[in-house]
Amino acid sequence: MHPDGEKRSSRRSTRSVTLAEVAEHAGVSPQTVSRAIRQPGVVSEDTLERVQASIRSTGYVPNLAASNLASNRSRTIAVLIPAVSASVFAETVQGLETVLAPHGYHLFIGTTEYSLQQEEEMLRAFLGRRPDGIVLVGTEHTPGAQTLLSAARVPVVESWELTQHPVDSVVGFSNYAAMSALVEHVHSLGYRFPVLAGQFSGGDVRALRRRAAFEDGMRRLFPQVPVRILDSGTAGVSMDAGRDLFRQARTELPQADVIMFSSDVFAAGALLEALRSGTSVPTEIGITGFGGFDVGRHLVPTLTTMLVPSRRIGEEAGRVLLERIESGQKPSSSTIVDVGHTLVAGESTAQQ
Amino acid sequence: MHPDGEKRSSRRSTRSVTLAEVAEHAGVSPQTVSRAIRQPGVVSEDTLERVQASIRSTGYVPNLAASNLASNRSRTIAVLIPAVSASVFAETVQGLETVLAPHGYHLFIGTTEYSLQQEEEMLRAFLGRRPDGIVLVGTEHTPGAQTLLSAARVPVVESWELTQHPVDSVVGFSNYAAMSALVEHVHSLGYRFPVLAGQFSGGDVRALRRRAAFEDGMRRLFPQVPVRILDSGTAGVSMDAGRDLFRQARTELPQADVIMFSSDVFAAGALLEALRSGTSVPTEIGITGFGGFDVGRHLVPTLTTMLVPSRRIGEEAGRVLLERIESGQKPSSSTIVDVGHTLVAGESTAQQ
DNA sequence: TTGAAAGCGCTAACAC
DNA sequence: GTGTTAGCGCTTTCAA
Repeated sequence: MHPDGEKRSSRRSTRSVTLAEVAEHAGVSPQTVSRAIRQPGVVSEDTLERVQASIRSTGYVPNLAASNLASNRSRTIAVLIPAVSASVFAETVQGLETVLAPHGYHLFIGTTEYSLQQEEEMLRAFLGRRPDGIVLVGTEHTPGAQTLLSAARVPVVESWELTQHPVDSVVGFSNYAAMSALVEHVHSLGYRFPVLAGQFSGGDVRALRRRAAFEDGMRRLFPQVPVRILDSGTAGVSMDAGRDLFRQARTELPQADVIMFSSDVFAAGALLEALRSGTSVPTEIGITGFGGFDVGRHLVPTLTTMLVPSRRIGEEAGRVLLERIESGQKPSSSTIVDVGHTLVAGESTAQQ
Repeated sequence: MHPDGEKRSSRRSTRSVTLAEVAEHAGVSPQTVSRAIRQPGVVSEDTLERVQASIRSTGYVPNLAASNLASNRSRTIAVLIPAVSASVFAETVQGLETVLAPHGYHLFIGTTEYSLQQEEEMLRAFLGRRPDGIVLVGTEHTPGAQTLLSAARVPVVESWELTQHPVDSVVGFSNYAAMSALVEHVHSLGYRFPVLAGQFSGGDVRALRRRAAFEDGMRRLFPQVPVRILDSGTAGVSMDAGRDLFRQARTELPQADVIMFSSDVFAAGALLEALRSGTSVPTEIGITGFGGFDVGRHLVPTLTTMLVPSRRIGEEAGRVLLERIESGQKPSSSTIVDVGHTLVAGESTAQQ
């Protein structure tokens, strides 16, 4: 049937259809098939139809690794997040995908478990895929990672924090400003002894920023009050840990009239622990969270918290990437997008 | 310095270091560098050190696209899930990553939004990356997807459901059996009029299995009782929708003494709606969930539910893939892993 | 509008 | 243990 069908090399271990085979089938050159796929407008209607028919009948699926190698574009975005299952980051990933998938970009997801060292390692591994863009959480990275990022020569978007000097671009909000606003809110409600509870030794840099904001806010607005912070250690961010923190705060710091948690997950656990133990919120003690865990809105009482637009962070990051990739990715000016934060005054705090 | 440094083609648009450059730097052949990286044991210690030094000083990062093309292995796994932000699937992804990342496999994540049509499209797009394995949620796929899957000639793991005739392998549990067990539990508690509430028109095939189990269970155990089902339509799986379903059930089906929700998210919303509206659970009405949303454990009352090991599904799927990939992926026998399900008798139901 | 030639950066196969 | 040769399947460049 096909005269030179046997000249196939023995190296080919897959039996997948190649561009050349489609070309042969359609009676055109490989080049024409390639064009028919990528720039259908530039091929004559006649040829186009013939090629498309051949693609269908052969079941051709383009090999993107070959395309990548030849064109030096992978249509791939590397995404490094602390954890997939931490819900808030999952929202960001969803936002990224929503924006990028329609443009043919696929997402490589890697998790760093809040470790900068692991971030560097994953980054190194991912760079081998030659991604067209990189999304990171946070603005702090190891020196090694910094070097890798500049050497990669692709758009980089840092997220979930803000800085005046991003590696390239940054999409996020100021954890410091957000927490400051929350402290001010608590102050304006007339609370007299706020304490902070959360996880500050697990490597989460953004939690440390919030803690700094708490400390500064205390010194500024509650100068007479000692700054008290409860650290859950490395137990992880869970509702269980939140319940423990709540009990600990009630026992060790009975003077406190409001407990500010570094995360909504902790706060939700605390609120339910209060409910279970018969502690009335906000009458006996006030509770605030941080982050916008959906459950907070539904709890009884509803949770006072700082809402973070996690999904929008992903969407904006996707847009910034697209723009920089399409525009020939000049690393001239860095884009800084502040997605802001929203105070939600729930029922878990009240005017004193 | 380097005699033939100028023979570089103009096509090279990246300035990234290549294997050949490392080889030149180290004074060995490219092949030796390749071996030093992939099979360090087979290279002499002397050479190995020299090569490693060159890699470091040049900042070489292997181009995996080229490697993929030459070796016909991408060290890539395609993962298609209904949604990233639906938490349960995020756990599965985390499980996959935990098992696969240490072996050098990276994950491509795509979301289908519970649409089989979109699953097929994403699958087609992902196959261009020539993944070494594919993970899908569910055992139902479009005919087109089925064709693509067999043509791909790589291990495929379906998940979150069980079937005797998987495309290749399957890791999951029987949604039907799990829901049946829950109906039996409710029956054994002495409830007289269970109703089912959830979303059954959003394309979630597994929810339909659970509904079928409910219907069959009702006919078997509650033959006198009409089978009543509340469908939230296409509102999406949210706590808000759960609250609506709860109110609707109380109004339209006052005879019901237990509401069985198709998902823990709905049930959690319902439980909090009950709390807010002063309806006592389980005294006035019983509530059950499905899935193992972590919040259920902490609610007051705690939620009666069917726990699904979502993370373990990912881990097992990862193991099955690894085994099949390493073993030369003979599609001879299909592996079927039942991860089971666990009934959690919470406080939201009680002996009648 | 189409085709021919060359090469992207790596690895398989085979020699030495 | 190391090097040479010949591709993997595609796109770029240039010519027709």
